[in-house]
Amino acid sequence: MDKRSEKTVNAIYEAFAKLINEKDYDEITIQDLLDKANISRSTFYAHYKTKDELLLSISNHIFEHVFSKSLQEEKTHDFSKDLILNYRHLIEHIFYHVRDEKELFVGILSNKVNSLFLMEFRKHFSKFVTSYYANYPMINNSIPVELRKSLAIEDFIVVLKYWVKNNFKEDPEEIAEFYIKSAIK
Amino acid sequence: MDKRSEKTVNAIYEAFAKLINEKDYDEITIQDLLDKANISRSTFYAHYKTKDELLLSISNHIFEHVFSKSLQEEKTHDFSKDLILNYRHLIEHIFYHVRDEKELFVGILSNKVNSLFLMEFRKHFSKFVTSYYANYPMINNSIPVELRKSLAIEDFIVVLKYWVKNNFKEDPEEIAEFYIKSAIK
DNA sequence: TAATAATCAAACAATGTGTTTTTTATCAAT
DNA sequence: ATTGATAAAAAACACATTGTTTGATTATTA
Repeated sequence: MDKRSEKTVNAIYEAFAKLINEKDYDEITIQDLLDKANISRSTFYAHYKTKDELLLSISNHIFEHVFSKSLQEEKTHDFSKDLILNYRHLIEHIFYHVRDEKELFVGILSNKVNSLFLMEFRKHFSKFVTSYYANYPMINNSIPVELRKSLAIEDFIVVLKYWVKNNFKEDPEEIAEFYIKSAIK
Repeated sequence: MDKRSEKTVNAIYEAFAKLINEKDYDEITIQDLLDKANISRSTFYAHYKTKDELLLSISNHIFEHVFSKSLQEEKTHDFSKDLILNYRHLIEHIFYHVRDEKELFVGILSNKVNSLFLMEFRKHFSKFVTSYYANYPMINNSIPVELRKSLAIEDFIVVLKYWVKNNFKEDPEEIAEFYIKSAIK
């Protein structure tokens, strides 16, 4: 990748991170980004077609970090044995990585409009939930699996938001414990 | 209220209901509303300052229906006795009213951007959750009450979305059962 | 160094928002 | 039924933002 492109993309990412901690996503204009990143209009559009495309790019860039190691270990995560224990480790892992990306998580999750970001998050996270429930013993539970999965995903986001709102007060282990206790049944 | 105003407001509400079932909230322009409602630009702005203000107005109009009777019965809903049973009735009640407002719930909840609507919904629903947990015996549960409340609210929305997505396949009693079973601990 | 690729600056059309003004129609109260 | 008040319509407007295009300039790669 061309050094100039790299520099531009970084500038845009950083500008976005600052702006999303200042104002609502909706209220951020392309012009705001250009000013903060100190680039020209045509340069921005050489990289991204829309603001949403930028957000998706940033989201997936984050999620590479947050889910990468966890994903790599997915094969070694043998959910068929020691189901809860392995799942707990995975969840702890994710919370650790989330904390590394504080600035963006705080900015985006404190935001009014975060649907695109959360849509991407759900996509990534649902893989784990699916493979978890593929091994979960479905005893005496009349709730449809699809609904249970949605609940498991959404509950994670709730716990995540709680953590962010409380300024990462709890340790990743502790917050993972909250999630496991409340969402996994 | 002036008959002319009433007519206009109804026309705008109906136009919105149709449009939200056609396209994303973001993509709906004021012009779309004017065309569909057959009113003039200045008329719209005489009633609402922004599109968001319209959405809030519509949301609260719906929630009056959905929560009204439930709210009226709030005092008679003695959560201190027969906690679960009373709560179940309340939840069933709400689901019944939601079904009466099908068109808007389908349109808005199938939508990518529904944060404003859901924010209002949370506001209304959290009252019940709060008074529920005010009476709930807090035994052997290390999860913070605030987090538990958020989970209870968000889980309701998950179940609601599930119901909407499945075209209201289940009866209100059945879907309420799903909610109680999965969210109340 | 020469070819390539990215940036910049500036101007532009297109779209949407929100305001204003004037004229016309409807309503509510007497 | 008349009248005074209120709402709607129509049209034009300033303004902000988006996304595109141009040509000149600068940095990079090989």
